[in-house]
Parts: sequence; structure tokens; C-alpha cells
Amino acid sequence: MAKEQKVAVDLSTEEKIKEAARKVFTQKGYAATRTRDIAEEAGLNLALLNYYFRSKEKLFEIIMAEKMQLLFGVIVPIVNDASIKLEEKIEKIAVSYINMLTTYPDLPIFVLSELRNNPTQFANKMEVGKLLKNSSLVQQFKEKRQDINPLQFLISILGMVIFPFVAQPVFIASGVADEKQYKTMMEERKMLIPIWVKAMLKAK
Amino acid sequence: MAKEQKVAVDLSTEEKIKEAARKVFTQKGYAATRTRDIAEEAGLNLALLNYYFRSKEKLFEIIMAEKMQLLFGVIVPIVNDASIKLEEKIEKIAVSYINMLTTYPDLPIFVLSELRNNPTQFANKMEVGKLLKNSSLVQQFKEKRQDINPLQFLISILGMVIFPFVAQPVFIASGVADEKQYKTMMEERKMLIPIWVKAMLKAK
DNA sequence: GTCTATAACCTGATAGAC
DNA sequence: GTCTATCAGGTTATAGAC
Repeated sequence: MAKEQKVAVDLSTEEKIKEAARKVFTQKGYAATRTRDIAEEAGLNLALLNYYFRSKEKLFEIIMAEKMQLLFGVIVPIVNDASIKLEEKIEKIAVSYINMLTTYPDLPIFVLSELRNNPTQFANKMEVGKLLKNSSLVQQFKEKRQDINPLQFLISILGMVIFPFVAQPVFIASGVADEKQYKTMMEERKMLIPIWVKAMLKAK
Repeated sequence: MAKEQKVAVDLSTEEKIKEAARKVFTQKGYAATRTRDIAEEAGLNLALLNYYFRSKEKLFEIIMAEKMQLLFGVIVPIVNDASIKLEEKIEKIAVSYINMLTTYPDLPIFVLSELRNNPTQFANKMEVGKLLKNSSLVQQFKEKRQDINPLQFLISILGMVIFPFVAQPVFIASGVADEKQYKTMMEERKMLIPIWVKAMLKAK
């Protein structure tokens, strides 16, 4: 069967290319992606990629910035909202992240593995670091627990929320669960993680 | 400054190539690695790669199998040892993994991102799945908590242990911590994770 | 704006001398 | 076994017709 155009036809050419690039880059990573793959996915000619975006790298940078925004953008408004108390923040982080990652399960592995290759290239997009370090969540945690580095707590929450999506291909391919069961489990985790994290808060 | 040979000179040529391949593949991934990079890293000529390993892909498969063994091999003997009780298993998993990952911090992101690209190609190396599903740890958890899917528990432990290493480049590059501080935090986690996980076990 | 054809370059692999 | 030189094929990017 011949490969077919996968992108809706009622988009501008530029948007068709971006849409195809989002899909292919996210699935295969920068290095394994050929501009031909993107053109084919978009149902367009190869030359149009360079006409609209000048180079593979420029196109990638646009997609990468978008994807980092998507991944980090979920957490920033929550951890920094001082009007939400700690326990509620935890619930919101779990629910928002799991909702978003259910839609884009390969987002974290994409962003994290591309950042491994070029940690500095995108460092400017990562003031996230300082936003987290001085966040309302960190302040609230400090009030509860002076004996533990708040970063340890934050990393643990993120690990419980994000890691299952990073490891999803392993669990599926190894037959631990099928895709549907896995999705159900992620749904369950919206309830489970807040319960577990609250228990961690009190643990001695 | 000219790039130099990075591998000890007292190894066999074959082992020099493997050692270089371990380093370059792990750092950059299969697609972004050029056989020339490996040859240069080994301080050897490009032709020797094909002489000893026939192709880039064959060499990669050898390294990939090694790395999967390293990543999955840590946990299998622990979760399946019925003579160790649940709480002790948790401690052992945290300590063994963090020790190993401190030595090979980029191991998880490498294995997980390569598996994303070819989940089926390495599926045979992943009976790990069933080993975990029927493990002593799962049995022991079931005795304690009939109300929670044991896989949820296992994924959470692994997330707390492995995720910090997957996300290390982000935290370092965003200035949340420097490499030394991060290492200290990982050391602390050997104590912290067992405490937190035990609290999760009792959480209602 | 969109296409075909092709240039310019890169990469994996091999031939053949030593 | 190890090297240099080179091939064959693929990939990004562009030129130029429409």
C-alpha cells in the first residue's frame, strides 16, 4: 500500500508542514527524521520545507520550543499560584499532567532525549528551573518539612506522574499491559498519586 | 584543540571499539551517531569497525543488549527473591539502582528512547515484563493491599528512582542544581525513597 | 507558491596496499 | 590486523520551470 498524506487538507501549507513535523520529530527524534518523511507526511513536496522554514534545523527549533512549552507550561502556573494550598497543588499537577500526557504520551521522552543531546542549546527556554526553585509549592513545602530538600519532593512527584509515560513503550512491548489497560491505569493514577504524595508529606 | 583518543590503550582492538561504541551510542543515540565518531573515540580507523562488527547496526545491537541487561538486570534478582520482605526489597531497589545510575546516569534515557523507536525489535529481551508481573514483590504487595494494582506501586517506585536521572540534563541546564549538588541529592534519595514508599504502603 | 531535477555534501561500507 | 582511498547510496538544500 502506498503511503498517504496524513494531514488534514484544509490547513495552510505552512501549517501542514508544522503539523507533519510535530508528528515525525516527536516519534523519531531529530536525528532519525528525514525531511522527506515530513514532506511525505504532509502530502507535499520536499522543496516546500525549505521554502517555508529554510532548513531542517530551523523547523526543528520551532517544534522543539512548542513541545517544551507544552511540557513545562502545564506545571508552572500551578506551582506558582500562592492561592492554592499544597495538597491541592499536588492534585492539580497530577490531573493536568496525566490529562495532557494521555493526549501526547511520547512528549516527555522526546523532549528529554533531545535535551540530553543539546542541553545548552535550549537552556534559555528553561528558566523553568528558577521558577520551580522559588515557587509557591517549594515555599509551602518548606513550611511543612524543614528536614527535607523541597526539590526532592518535587522530583518525586514529577517522577510518579511523568515516568509511566516515558516507560510506556517498555511496559507495552514487554506484555505487562496492553495499551487500553495502561490508559486505565494512568486514569487511576490521578486519584492514587495525590493519596500517596500526601502520605509522603507526613512520613517520618 | 584536536580531538584525541579517549579509550585506554591496553585493550584489544575489538574491546576498544566496543568501549567507544558504548560511550558514543549512549550519549547521542543510534541515529545521531556516526561510525566515524566511534572510530575517532576509539583512536582507530573507520574500516576496523566493519572488520570486527560487519555493520553499524550489528555493533549497536551488541551494545543495546548490554545496556538493557544493565538497566533491567538490577531489579530482576531483587523483586524475585522471596526471602526478602517487601520493605527490604524497596530499600535494595533504591540503593542498587541509584548506585548503578550514579555511574551511568545517561543509561535510562538511552535505553528508553531507543526502545521508543524500535519497541518490537528488542521485545525478546524484555521478558522482564512477565518477570515483574509474577514477581515476589507483586505477591507481597497483594497481601498488604488488595485495593491497589501492584503495577501502580511498582511504576511509582521506578519513577522515583529512575526519573531523576532521566531529567538530570534539564535540572542541570536550567540551573536548579549543579552536578555536584545533584549527585548529593541522589545519594540522599537512597534513604528518602524507602521512607516515602513505606508511607505509601500504608496510605488510605 | 509549488513542483521537478539536481547540486553539494555526508555516511556506511569496502577494496586493496602494507 | 590495520591503514588509506574510494565507492555507492542517501540526505539536505537549492535552482529554475511553471
